[in-house]
Amino acid sequence: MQTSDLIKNWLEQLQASGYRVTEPRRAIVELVATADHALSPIEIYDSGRREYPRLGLVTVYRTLERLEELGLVQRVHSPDGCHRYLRAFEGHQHLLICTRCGRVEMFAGDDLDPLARRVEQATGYQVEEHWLQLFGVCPLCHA
Amino acid sequence: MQTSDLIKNWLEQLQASGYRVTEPRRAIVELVATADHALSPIEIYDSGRREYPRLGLVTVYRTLERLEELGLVQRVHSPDGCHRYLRAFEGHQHLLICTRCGRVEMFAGDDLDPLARRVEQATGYQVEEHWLQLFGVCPLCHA
DNA sequence: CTTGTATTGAAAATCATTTTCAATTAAAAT
DNA sequence: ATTTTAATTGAAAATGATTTTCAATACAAG
Ligand SMILES: [Mn+2]
Ligand SMILES: [Mn+2]
Ligand SMILES: [Zn+2]
Ligand SMILES: [Zn+2]
Repeated sequence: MQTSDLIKNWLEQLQASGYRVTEPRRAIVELVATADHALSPIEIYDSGRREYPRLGLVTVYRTLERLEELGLVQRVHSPDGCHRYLRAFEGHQHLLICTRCGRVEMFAGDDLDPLARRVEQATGYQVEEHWLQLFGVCPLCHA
Repeated sequence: MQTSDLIKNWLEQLQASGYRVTEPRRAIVELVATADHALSPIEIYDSGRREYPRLGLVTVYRTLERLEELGLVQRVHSPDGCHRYLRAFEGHQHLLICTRCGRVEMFAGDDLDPLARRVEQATGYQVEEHWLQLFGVCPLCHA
């Protein structure tokens, strides 16, 4: 899908879910849908204001909340506790984050189900969710 | 090891590393070394003040920093971004956290190396670290 | 175009964490 | 035991991320 189509698609999904398509939301969606790395709310705010100067940081937070609800973006947890937001990809995916530049790659194919089942057996817990992130250095940062 | 020995051991390790053994540190170590679930700084502060009423929250943060440096406690990352602290166990361990009551279990035996190597091949990244947490409901919370 | 309501953003509030700094205290040196 | 000295402490203020409040605004339905 073209990025322009992706943007249009996200806006349609917002509308189809009963939300309104507004200028600030347009600016935020444009940024997040086309970004190649995970963005922090402040980054989105700063870049977004170039497109739509009256944008408020509160609206950034609120819009990201909506987009997360709709499964269009996913939260990236940083070791320091802050959050970044990234376009959600299809299927079951996890993240590989460059500790130098913040670039993010997705990967699939982890099969944690056997592990989860073994842990359930051992502990009596009912495992509901798992959280897996890899950290490393991207090829571009090897120089 | 008995819990009293564990406490003594931690205090000795602090001293051996050139740190002083103080009343506030004693109170914090007592709590964290014997806790059965991950504690937040505020929880440690509140409980700690019963033992040593002049305890300051700043000291809780600073002491946890020291204990983490020494490898005695480990940080637990919550979905909301806040941190809790838990006695560090031996060897390569991961966490299973009860989403209801906060109880924490450790588990070992994940073999993520094949996955990490496959992802390295696919992306060109050099994987340095992984971060795995399971979330679920503990047996006691099934009622 | 009018209307009703979702949405917005400025400002203030909240919450976790860090910094500053003068007073205190543990432990090494007398 | 007393002195000395640097590490440690905690109150208060600063910081940074996120949330709440609320009156003004703008989308989209009619
Ligand atoms: Mn997975
Ligand atoms: Mn592991
Ligand atoms: Zn990089
Ligand atoms: Zn539980």
